[in-house]
Amino acid sequence: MVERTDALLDRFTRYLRDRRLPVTSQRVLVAKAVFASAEHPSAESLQRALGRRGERVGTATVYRTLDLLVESGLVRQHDFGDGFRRFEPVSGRAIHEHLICQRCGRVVEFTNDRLERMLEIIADEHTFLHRRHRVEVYGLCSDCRGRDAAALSSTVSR
Amino acid sequence: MVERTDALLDRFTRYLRDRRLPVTSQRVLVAKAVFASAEHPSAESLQRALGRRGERVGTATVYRTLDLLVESGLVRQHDFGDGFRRFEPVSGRAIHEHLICQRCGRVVEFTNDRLERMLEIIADEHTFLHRRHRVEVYGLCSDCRGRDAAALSSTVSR
DNA sequence: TTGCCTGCAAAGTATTTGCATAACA
DNA sequence: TGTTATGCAAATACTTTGCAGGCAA
Repeated sequence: MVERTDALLDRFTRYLRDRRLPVTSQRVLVAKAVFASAEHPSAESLQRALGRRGERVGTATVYRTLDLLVESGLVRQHDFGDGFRRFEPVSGRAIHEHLICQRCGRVVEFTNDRLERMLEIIADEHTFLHRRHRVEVYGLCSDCRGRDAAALSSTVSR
Repeated sequence: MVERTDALLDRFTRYLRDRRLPVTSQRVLVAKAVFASAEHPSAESLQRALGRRGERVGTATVYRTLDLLVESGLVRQHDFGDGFRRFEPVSGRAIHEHLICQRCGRVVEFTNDRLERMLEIIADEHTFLHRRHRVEVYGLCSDCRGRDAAALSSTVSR
């Protein structure tokens, strides 16, 4: 976990140095916060997480650093439709997509090679150069599914 | 084209009546505008389209009507990452996904049954109840791909 | 008539930008 | 020392909300 964070941080500082950009303490802090997060944090949640540890970083800086991280390819950007962006370190893991519970907001990841290949072929068939894609499945997770079924059986109609 | 619009409008007015909601002229205007659009209009483009025809509808009403249309299931909502929502009538067509050109913004639709089925199976494997999904492939359309290749060959490096 | 709708303007939310100051290389 | 970053606050862009007056059923 920590080694993954360190490795990614290393790649980020190298990315900055390569283009003569200063490696500031704020950039390192924000990068660390994203790399260490297991969830899919928002800009605000990252800033709050830092604040809780007594590390004060301005909002604009958080956003600007996240842009850099996305540009560097070390962080993926998502929009699950809650009105704000979410971020996620690429880490060494395979490309994966998301299942999103519309009830509790839980996000579960899944990988499927056949799916990935299929999308590249589809792009090709439409003379598109495939660069990236986004697959999101919305529904109910098992917990919420059970809760809904229970609520349903306690009522006669509707 | 017009018949499709009429059929959808009919379903929308029925939807409203079913829940005792007034069928106002503004609602009909907004609904017609969405149903008749071939593209993936935004709230603002719909309002402007109406304005051009001399039909003045308030911004809030446009948004409120679009919400109703989405709720009714007659309109699909998208977020292609340009900072605003886009809308699209479901019409009678099959479910389809989108290829989005990152250069010119062109959106091409495609359908693929195998893909649709695969996503339902994946949801099931993760004990999720599949409700809907979104698949977006980002890349370059053939036109922009050609333009990029031309630009590349006219320069030696970079 | 009654309840829901409409338009306006103000508020809200996430994100971006301008600018004086501060930190990195 | 010269860039480039930072933080603050103001600006932005889309969308939502509050409210007084106006229609649909």
